[in-house]
Amino acid sequence: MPNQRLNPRKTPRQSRSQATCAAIVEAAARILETEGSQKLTTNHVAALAGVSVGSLYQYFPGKDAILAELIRRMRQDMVADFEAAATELEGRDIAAVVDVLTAASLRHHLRRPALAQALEREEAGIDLSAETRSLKTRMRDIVVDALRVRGVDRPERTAFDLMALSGGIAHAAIQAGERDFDDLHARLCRAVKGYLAAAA
Amino acid sequence: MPNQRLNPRKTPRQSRSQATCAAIVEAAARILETEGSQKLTTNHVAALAGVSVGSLYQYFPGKDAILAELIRRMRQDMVADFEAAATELEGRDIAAVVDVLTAASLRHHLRRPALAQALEREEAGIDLSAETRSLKTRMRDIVVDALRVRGVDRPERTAFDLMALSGGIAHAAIQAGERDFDDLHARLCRAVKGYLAAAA
Amino acid sequence: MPNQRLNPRKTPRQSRSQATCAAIVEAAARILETEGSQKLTTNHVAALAGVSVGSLYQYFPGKDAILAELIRRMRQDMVADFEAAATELEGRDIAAVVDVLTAASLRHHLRRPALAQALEREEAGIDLSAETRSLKTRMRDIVVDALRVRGVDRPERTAFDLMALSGGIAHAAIQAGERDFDDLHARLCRAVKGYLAAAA
Amino acid sequence: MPNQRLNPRKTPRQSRSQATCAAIVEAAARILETEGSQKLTTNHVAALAGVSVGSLYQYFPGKDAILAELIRRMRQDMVADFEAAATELEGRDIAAVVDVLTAASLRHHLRRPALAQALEREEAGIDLSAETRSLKTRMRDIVVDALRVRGVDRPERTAFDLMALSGGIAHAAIQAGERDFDDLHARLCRAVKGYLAAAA
DNA sequence: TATGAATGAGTATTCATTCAT
DNA sequence: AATGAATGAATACTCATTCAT
Repeated sequence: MPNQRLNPRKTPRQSRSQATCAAIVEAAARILETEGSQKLTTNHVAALAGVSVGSLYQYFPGKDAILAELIRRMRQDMVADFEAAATELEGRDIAAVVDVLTAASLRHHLRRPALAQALEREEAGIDLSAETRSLKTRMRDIVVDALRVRGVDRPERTAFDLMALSGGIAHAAIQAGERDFDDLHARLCRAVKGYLAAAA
Repeated sequence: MPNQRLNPRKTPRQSRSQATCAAIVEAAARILETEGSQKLTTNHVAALAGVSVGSLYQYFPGKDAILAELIRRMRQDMVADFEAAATELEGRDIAAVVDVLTAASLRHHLRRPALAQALEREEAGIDLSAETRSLKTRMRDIVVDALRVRGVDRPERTAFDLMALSGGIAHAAIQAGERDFDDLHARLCRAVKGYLAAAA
Repeated sequence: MPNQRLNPRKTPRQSRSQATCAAIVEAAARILETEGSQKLTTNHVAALAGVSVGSLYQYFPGKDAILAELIRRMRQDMVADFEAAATELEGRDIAAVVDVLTAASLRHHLRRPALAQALEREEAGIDLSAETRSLKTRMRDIVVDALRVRGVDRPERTAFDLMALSGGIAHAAIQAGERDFDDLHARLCRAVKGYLAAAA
Repeated sequence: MPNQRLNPRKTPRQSRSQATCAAIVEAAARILETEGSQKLTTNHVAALAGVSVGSLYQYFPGKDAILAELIRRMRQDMVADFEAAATELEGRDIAAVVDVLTAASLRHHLRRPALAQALEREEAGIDLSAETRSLKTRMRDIVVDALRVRGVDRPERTAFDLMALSGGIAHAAIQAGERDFDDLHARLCRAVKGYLAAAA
């Protein structure tokens, strides 16, 4: 049974409401990025968003719901990126697939590195909404399909490993403060292609 | 200036004190493993360790110090494993190095998977003691040296990437509930060797 | 000085306004009956009444005013019932008076038992409007007069006691879930008549 | 299933703890007596008790638990009084029973009238502990037995009515500010004896 | 040294009320 | 007149830390 206290309370139609809601989410993101998750308190989020606590609770049933929303958006963006990449890749070979998908993965991690990191840490601690879980499934399926179509053996497990490798490199790079996209991308491609070659 | 409040208060010589200290640390570990970090409260740790809160504060200046000690021990164990592996590897080729070091890395993650995961999450949130930081450096150096000695190009960056790949696979595997050491080890070796082959 | 914040803001002449006002009062009544006084919030009342909070505040200066109005209406109904009974009783003997007035009292309590109970509880917590207080006085006077006219000794105190006995039986019966009007009425009459006989 | 959050957290053995616990309960009683139930907040209780909120929560899991404890004590005292009365009454006639039990009931209500009133109001709003419920049962049984032994017809229902009559008189008297025990007792006895006589 | 009672700042959350639209 | 978004004071409750015994 999905936790109702993780879904937003209302999806505001009026522009004033939308602005409030967006301000809350963005404030939460900034706090996670710059102050850490222990400073993510409802009062602090509201203050940084320039809103009253009361307003925060109009839109979110609790602190975790804001976190859940942030994660949902992150996953949603990522799925959109992956889907765009998959479409673009139709008819191209496996090397192109690796180039494009690893690029998408890295881009995602490097856009707001501290935020991506923080959200990944928090993701383990709350039970996600059904929607967010389905987004994760869809993301994996995109990779699996891209591999299967190109005749890669054991596509599920391979997809799992490729995403794990990407995540590992991205995680370590962010932690170490590396931000050179091209360099990281080259190294990540090398690892993934090496893995695929060894598997064959 | 390293945070003094992260070091244990006294290094107890008497066995009773040592036992108390160990009980506290182990209680904290068990809570992280089975109840999650939000349940890691000083009162709860003390109760599970069978001591009073007062005693806990005799040995540790605060909650984070317990966490820091847990992390220090984890890193210490890991360094010991790596050092043993490095010694054992003297005179053997790069393939053996990869086999043995990835095995050590995986073993570390799978011994108490939930704990390893939790500690990695917490590591980001507290500033570590100088000692712990030096342990992390030493671990990296062991790998760097093992690579350099065998003529691997750009040993620092390669070591960094290899550890990142290991960490990524281990992390994803634990998250997904995979516990088959041999299978994981084979896949990880494949990725690492593929990476090294591609680099050459 | 009576609390101005307990009187309705305007006595609406237009039928639409009257309907809105009635809807608010009835919504509050239903909440008290079925959800308890802690769920009696202005937002909830407004929602159940099908109006906005803003409108609610057009008609009532605050939450307590709604409660006060509910109490006033209850007392008003009761006075009307008692006055009708008193008129009907002209020329009849004391036994008839007891029969009819106890019946009126019980009917009042049993019409909406949960509501009557809740309002009696709330009555203690807010200071009533002058009008409501005068309604309570009038009710008592009706009983006092009915007794005095028929030569009952110490009519004030006797009226007080008779109403207390009625209230006690009604309260206990509702609490215990008894709803058999005739049975309760018989027992209550017995108590009251016994009291009067003993007084003589 | 009884609500665990209504039972005290620990029954303190040390005298310091006992004093703290007693201070909390007494402070809550005084607030109910003099300020009303809406002022019964945990912070306020703690402040009046001269204790920190933290201490309050050491002994009680929440606000309602304090209320529940207050009610339990009231019922406990009442049962003790009734039991003493019942013992004292052995071998005496029904008139003595009425005299003594009504006296006990009135004494209970008049000892701290505002408190008794407030607790009775609150009793409806929380689900009592099993112990408190059994106290109420026992109280009723004492009266039932006293009546049955003396050959009163339908002892259960009669006991119910007699207690309802007592409660009604006591309630109304307190509300009206009457404190003359003897006068009230005489009137209450008259009502009860009248009821019993009419029943025969 | 060990204990655990006491502390109180800090956090989540609600709800009566206002006011711009 | 009506709406409902916004407000923020008030409230329940937790938990790291201290200190008298």
